[in-house]
Amino acid sequence: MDYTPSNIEQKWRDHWKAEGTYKVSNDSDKPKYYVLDMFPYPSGAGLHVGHPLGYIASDIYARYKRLQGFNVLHPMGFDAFGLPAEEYALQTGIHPATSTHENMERYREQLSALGFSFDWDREVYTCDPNYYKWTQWIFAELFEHYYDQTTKKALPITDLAARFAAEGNLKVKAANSYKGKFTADAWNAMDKVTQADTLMEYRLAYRKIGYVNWCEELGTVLANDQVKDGVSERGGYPVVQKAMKQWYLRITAYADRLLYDLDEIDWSDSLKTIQSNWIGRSEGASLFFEVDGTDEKIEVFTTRPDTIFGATYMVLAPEHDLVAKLTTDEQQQAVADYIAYVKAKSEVERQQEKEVTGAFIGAYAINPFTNTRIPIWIGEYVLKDYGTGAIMAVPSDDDRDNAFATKFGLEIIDVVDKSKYPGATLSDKVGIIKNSGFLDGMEVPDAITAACKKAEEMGIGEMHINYKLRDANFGRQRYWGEPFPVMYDADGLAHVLKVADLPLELPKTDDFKPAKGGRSPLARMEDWTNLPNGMTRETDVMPAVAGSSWYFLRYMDPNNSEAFASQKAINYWQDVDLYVGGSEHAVAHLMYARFWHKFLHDKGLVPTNEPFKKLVNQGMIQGVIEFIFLDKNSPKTARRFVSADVAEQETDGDFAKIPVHVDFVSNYGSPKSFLSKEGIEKFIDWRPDYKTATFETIEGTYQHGQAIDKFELLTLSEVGKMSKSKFNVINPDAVIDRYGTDCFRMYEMFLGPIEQSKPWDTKGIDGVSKFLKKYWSLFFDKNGEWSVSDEAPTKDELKILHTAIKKVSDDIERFSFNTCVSGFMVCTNDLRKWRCNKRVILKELTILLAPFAPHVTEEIWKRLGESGSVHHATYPTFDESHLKEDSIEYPISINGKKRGVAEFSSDASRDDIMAAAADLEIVKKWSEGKQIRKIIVVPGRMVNVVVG
RNA sequence: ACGCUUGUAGCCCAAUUGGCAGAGGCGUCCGACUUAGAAUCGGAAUGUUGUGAGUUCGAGUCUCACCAAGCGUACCA
Repeated sequence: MDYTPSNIEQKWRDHWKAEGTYKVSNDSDKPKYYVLDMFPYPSGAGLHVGHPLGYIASDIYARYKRLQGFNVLHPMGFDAFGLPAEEYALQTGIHPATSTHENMERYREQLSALGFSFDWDREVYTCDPNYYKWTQWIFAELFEHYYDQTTKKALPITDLAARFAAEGNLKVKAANSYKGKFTADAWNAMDKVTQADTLMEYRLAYRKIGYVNWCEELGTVLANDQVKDGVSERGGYPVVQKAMKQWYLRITAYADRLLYDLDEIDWSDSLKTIQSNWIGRSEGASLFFEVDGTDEKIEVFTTRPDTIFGATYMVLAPEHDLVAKLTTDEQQQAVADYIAYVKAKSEVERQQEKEVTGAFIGAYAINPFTNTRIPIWIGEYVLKDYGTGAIMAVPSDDDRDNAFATKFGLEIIDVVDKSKYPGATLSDKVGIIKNSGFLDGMEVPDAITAACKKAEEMGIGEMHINYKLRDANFGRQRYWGEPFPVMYDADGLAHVLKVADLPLELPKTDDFKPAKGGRSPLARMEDWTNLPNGMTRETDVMPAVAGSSWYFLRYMDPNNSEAFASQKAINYWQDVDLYVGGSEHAVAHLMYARFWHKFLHDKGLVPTNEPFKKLVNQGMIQGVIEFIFLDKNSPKTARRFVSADVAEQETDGDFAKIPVHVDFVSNYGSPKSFLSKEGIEKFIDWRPDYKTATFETIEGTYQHGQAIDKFELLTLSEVGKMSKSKFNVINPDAVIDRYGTDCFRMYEMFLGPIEQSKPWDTKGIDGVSKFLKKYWSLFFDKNGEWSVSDEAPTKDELKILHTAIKKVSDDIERFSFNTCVSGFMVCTNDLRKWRCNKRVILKELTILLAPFAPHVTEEIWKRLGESGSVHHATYPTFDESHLKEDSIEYPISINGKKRGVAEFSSDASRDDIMAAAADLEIVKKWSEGKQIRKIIVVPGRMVNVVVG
């Protein structure tokens, strides 16, 4: 009987679903294991062959752990809020809820066709009110807490208010954005609004003025990637930076813990590096400079307080609060012009700008160490959100300051002698200080310490640790997201909803366009916004990262209406043992999830400090983009396309690379890919504009309808992201139809190491398909009749099996799934050589293979007459004794070069072999006339004799 | 510009603590079966491990420099 996947795969999937084979209980005596995939955004395009890579790997691991006797939580859900559904709604009028639910249904179908062992009863999706009730609740809790830097944990904001009333904020060490100091009396004398505004600067969820990309013509706020070259991608209208009051999360409070706790978790070094770079901790000093002739002080952050004698001017970010206050009358116009120039640029554009720009504001500061007057400038190279938004500029020892000073003719004083350190760059922070009064002659690190100490004595500064990490904007002026559980009273003070009033459901509307003034569409819904008690609702919604910051906890207890998850469930499942997902989430999602988890941990609601113990980033499966060349100078009515080789020859030609749908291309992905005559006809059908075009190769020219035998227009193949816009999306359905799900799963694993990105190609899939057929044929005789023997296995057969058990188990443990597949191939090839059909052997092999090929193994399991599911069987135990050989052949090297071999008993000790080695013929021959200086023996491996 | 990752046969890739460079697959070639092809089975070939140095008895593996590709970050004071 032949192996026919279509006859068995759907049957078993239906069976598993009916039997609840993959249902997971929270009540179990077994040890727990939690395997999590990053849940997908259900996009309208559906799954392509790249998506399942990580899911297959995690499914194999989950099944492996289950067979080993763990109670495995392996859920799936959807990250269902987000911009694309809303954009789609704007174009088509289809409500985001409708399209999202349709897309989720399609995803569920596609995912189940891949045979995953998800417990779908635990599905969560972020746009479900029963889910986002708790997203809103966590936000409200963040609002109700501040971060205490003494105990290093979040505490209730009411405690802080009580402390302010008792002792002011002088002794309070807490994460905040409040600059001032006040006593208890001063606090108690404040009015209600001032007190509330002050507390706001301490809350973990808080409101402040932030900047957004505002497009007046479109009447909307745009994301950074919707802005190209300072204008909106759609329409090409101007985009400016607009200040708006928005919600922020104080993630910076957790910066230190987010950085240092990376040591606790098993993530790749590259991922840890990305996170730690993002957090960007830097040690330095915070220093105050007085502004000449005023009471104002400018605070700067510097990592080089040792160079302060070389600080010849200051630069403020154009948005700095003091700019308006300090600008002199003469400079008003110049400053206003410059700010207008800066504002007209998007954040992205501003960062790409290489030209040095700035303006003098007319005021002077006093360098506290030299007591000289130094001019104050504004310049866009100083960022409003980093440090204090102001710098002391030391043109001698900072490249950017140097460029600025050179352009505007500002003074440069050389303060570090680097002659002792040839080749050192400025970032090396080395040299001997000069021209710097009491610091002269010191090495840089000593001078940094000395300068800090002096600043502290003078009361003008102190040691300070600064982070690149910023409190990210948590508000979106959009529709398709979680509404904030926030109301404002008549004084404009924010109040969060109590848990009993949650969820605050997203109101239904068909009008998704943003409202006036850059506010969200919700602002237009006055019935919803204005409450009977006179309060008004917040109309922004949360970003997509909100719902994904805690979903892994919800899977533990997905239907709980009393809490985000019961303490019993959380204490049982603890944390995620293995998390698999793409590296595109290396920063935002993983940082926020860790932050929220730590906050919940501080509140005693989760037992672990980190949510994801081990993390594996799967690589991306790329697509090949196929291009043909369009002669830009050809007339619109007779477009001229040329093949890749013609375009290469015509070096003076002006060609546009036009991507063509990969379905039209022959030899897709190979260097000799081409469009045949049929391919060109398909292309013309697809792009009717080109009906009159000519297609030219070195050998001839083709035009639509022309009678020609053979025509090959070479295409250019480039590896790139698989994307709808590149017309290179490969859907798994066709592959599965042809080869079956088990084959597809194993082939994706076989492509290469899981963490590596690689282009999709089906060249090798026949090899995997052949393997499955061979595995199947082990159970059948020449005539295709079922034939399994109950005889005892031979020593050789046991050796083959146990080699495979060891190989596959070890490789699963280190996530090397590609080598597992080859291990299976070796095993079946070897068993076939012995014509092995022993039940004992084949049954164990079947269990071993079950995580990879769940359908065919289940079918065989049934045919073997076993009860229950193979996926609940017991994993085979490895027995070393089956691998043992009587003797081992050792390579004999002389001076590191292999010169022969010799056989030794596998029991022989290092000393035995060393003693015997000197007498070997080969050794005698090569050491003739020389002395044996050393014999190196690695038992079981090799012998090396050093002569000379 | 910096950081991280990768570079092994025509191609995809193995080689886990430094120990005989090759497990597996694709492709190629030869043979068997066959009228023929497909499928299947048996067999074979292929190397300066990106380049150059260093450490070592021994380097694909460790160190340094360089080259190439991929990813990430990017005026971070």
